[in-house]
Order: sequence, then C-alpha cells, then structure tokens
Amino acid sequence: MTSIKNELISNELGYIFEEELVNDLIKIGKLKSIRADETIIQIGEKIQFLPIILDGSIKVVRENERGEELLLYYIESGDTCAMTLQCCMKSALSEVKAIAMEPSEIVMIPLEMMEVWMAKYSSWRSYILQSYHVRIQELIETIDAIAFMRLDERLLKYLKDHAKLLGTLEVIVTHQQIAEDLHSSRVVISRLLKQLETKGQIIINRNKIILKSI
Amino acid sequence: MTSIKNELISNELGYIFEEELVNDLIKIGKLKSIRADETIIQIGEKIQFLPIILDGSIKVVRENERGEELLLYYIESGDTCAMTLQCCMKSALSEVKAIAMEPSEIVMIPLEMMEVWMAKYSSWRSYILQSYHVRIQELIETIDAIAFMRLDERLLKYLKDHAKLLGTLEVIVTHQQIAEDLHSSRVVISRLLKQLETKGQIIINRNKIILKSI
DNA sequence: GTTTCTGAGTAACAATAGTTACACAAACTA
DNA sequence: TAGTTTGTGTAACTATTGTTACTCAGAAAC
Repeated sequence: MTSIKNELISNELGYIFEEELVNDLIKIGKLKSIRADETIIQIGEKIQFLPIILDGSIKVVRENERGEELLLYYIESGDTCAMTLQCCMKSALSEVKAIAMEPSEIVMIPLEMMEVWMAKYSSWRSYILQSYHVRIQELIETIDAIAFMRLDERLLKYLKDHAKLLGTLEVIVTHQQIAEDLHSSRVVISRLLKQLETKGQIIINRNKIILKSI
Repeated sequence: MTSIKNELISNELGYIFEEELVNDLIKIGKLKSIRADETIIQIGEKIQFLPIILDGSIKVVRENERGEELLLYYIESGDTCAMTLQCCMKSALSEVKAIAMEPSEIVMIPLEMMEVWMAKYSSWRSYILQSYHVRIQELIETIDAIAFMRLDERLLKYLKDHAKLLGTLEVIVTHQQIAEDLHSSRVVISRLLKQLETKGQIIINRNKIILKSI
C-alpha cells in the first residue's frame, strides 16, 4: 500500500534523487502540513530539521532588532532552505523567518542524516550544493534590488515575482504587507502604487493588485 | 626538498584537511601570486578554477549594468570564493568581481577535482559546506547593512571592517573609493566623513582615515 | 619652478523616501 | 443597524541622499 507521503515524496523528489535515497527519505523524513501564513521557523529558533518543500511555497524573511522585515526570497517545491544547512555546527540558530505563502507540504529530515547522505549519495551532494548555489544567487538578486533599484522599480518587481510564484496576475496583498516585505512604509507604497496605476501598469483593489503583465 | 608552495599549502591548510588531501592539493593546485589591486576575476568571465587564499585578502564586489559597484565581502587566507563553487554547472560565468586588497597568494584548483574530492574526503565536504555557509552569512550581513542602516552607520562599519581586515586603525583609501564600495557618491561620503570627524570618531587625512577605535 | 592631475571641502539645489495626521469607505461584529 | 476594525487616499512636512558646480591644496610630471 502506497501512502500519500510516499507518493508525494516519490513524485516530487523521484527524478532528483537515486532510488535508494528516495526510500531513505520515505523511511526517515516526517511529513508536515503547513497552513497558509503559518510561521515555520522564527529568527533565533533552534534548527532541528532540514525541510524540503514537496508542495506549496514559502517566503523567507530577514528581521532586524526593531522587528522590521525584508523579504529575501521564496522557496518552491523541490527546494530546501539552505539557511538551515548548518551541517557542521550542531544546534545552530535560524538567521531568518520562514512563512508559508499557501498551504504547503514539507518533509523534515533530521540534521544527522546530512553528513551520512553526503558521504553516501552523489545525488544528495549535488542537491545540497545546487541549493546553496541557487540561494546565493537569489541573495545577490536581492542585493541588486535594494542597492541599485529605486523603490518604484522594486515594487513592480515584487508584484511580478509574487505573481509568477503563485501563477496569477491577481496579487492578493495589502499595502501594509508590501511595505513590510520591502522594508518601507504603507503611505509610501500607496503613493507608488497609485503612480503605477496612473501609468496603466496595475489596477488597485482593496486587498488586491491586478497586474497587466508579468 | 620542500618548495615554498608546499610549505604555504601545508601551513595554511594542513590543519583543515587530512594529509592525503593536502598532498593532492600540493600535486594538483597551481600557486599564483597576486599584486595589490590586481583584478582576479571580472563579472561575466568564465570560471576555470576554484581559488583558495593562502595569504593576503581579496575583496568581492557586485557590479550593475551601469558599471556601478557594491562591496559584498572580503575573503581571507584559508577561505575560498563560494561564488565559484559552480561544481555542477560546467563553464559557469562569474557573478562578481574579485580584487586583491594586498599582495596575496592563492592556489588554483581545477573544477573537475570538486566532485572527486567531495566523494573522497570528508574534510573537503565540510570545508565546502562551511564556505557556502559563511558566504551566505556575509551576504546577509551586507543585506542588513544596505536595508536597515543609514549611510553614516554603513560608512563607519565599512571603515571598521576594513581596519579589522588589514589589522590597522589607519585606513588607506580615498573618498572616491569608499563611495564606489558603498555605491554612493564622493561628495556624500566627504560630507559624512566630516561629520564623523566632528563627532571625534575619526581623523581625516589625504588618502587616509584614522579610526579612534575598532 | 611651473603645470597638471588627483583628492578633498563646500554650497545650493533636486530627488527620493519616510513621517504624521486625518478622512473615509468597506468589511466585519455585536 | 450601529459600532468597530481594517485598508486606502491624500496633504504637508521632514530627513536622507544624490547632483552640480566651483574652489583649493598637495603630489606628481614636465
């Protein structure tokens, strides 16, 4: 009998990992269902598991001492959170906050397995290195945005990224939420959205921005 | 007979890697001497080797289309440039520019060895993962600075980081150079430096800033 | 020694982003 | 239905950073 868990893991990860590793994943991993907007991990929380996303999407956010936030990147199905790949250092604390964008399914792997699988499976090594690499590229993309772009450009990029991630031109979000993700203020975001609307690039609704194109 | 190369590699990397790997490094790695201010790699250039710093220090910089720059982080001896760890993807192009801060010695490893050593040496696996991890932490520190700090704070942090790296309170740099590293303009940096001087935190000289403390 | 180049100081002004304060309407609650 | 909460629009003002333009001093080149 094939459980839902087994199917999910096989379907999502079967083409990435060798068969024996998929079996290990099924044996050892713990499946966890996450509600939309549920916080998966907080800054400073002890990292116990390596999460791999099977379905849904997660946003990863940095926070400063004052509790102000900045969106770093999204994680989609098949991806893992490289921030938690602390392999060597036991009992590391999370540097970021992770929140589900939609209902999601993740499989949790005990950190001990990292080293075992690194030695045993070449597909696992590739996967972990690839994850780090993608994450670094996304951090650099974030740096490009905050260092080189003006807020109105970042705002449009934010809306388009959000739309691409969830596969719809209708972005369900409040101005306040955008302001937090971009580390700006609600008034400024409302102002810039109004400008984008005047330029014909978006339509503003309560709780919803409709993009004209991606 | 022990060559300078062998000694450098043994001294700098002997305590990180197992003996057999150190021997491999000596056999396979190519030693390269870099002059101060020499560019090691440009954006868009093909990555041929994995560099490990044996002596000196390197600064890693991001550039946009307009040629404007932003300092990402420094690499010191014992470190490698995680950006070049493209392992899987052959013939990857560099996303960053790397420039020597002082005369430096690096050992260049052909990328093919990455996968071989990943399978063979546990100390190599730890080293590569550790490198990725440190680099991600530094990118996050950079993001914290540009997202959450005002320019005057970033400027002081920049001077202190520079001082720590080179182990001296006298930072040899022009206002123009600082402006480029922080992606600002010379006039703004001169203005903020003057403020820091008035507050007694630095002394300004031609081509040189003297810090009161680190 | 004079000229040229590079680095720095300063003022005036512009652009961008953030803050405060208040109005108002839609949605939710009692 | 009345009251409350939440989301948005807008104006006026402030703060921060960037730009332009000009000056001058020290160092390097001739």
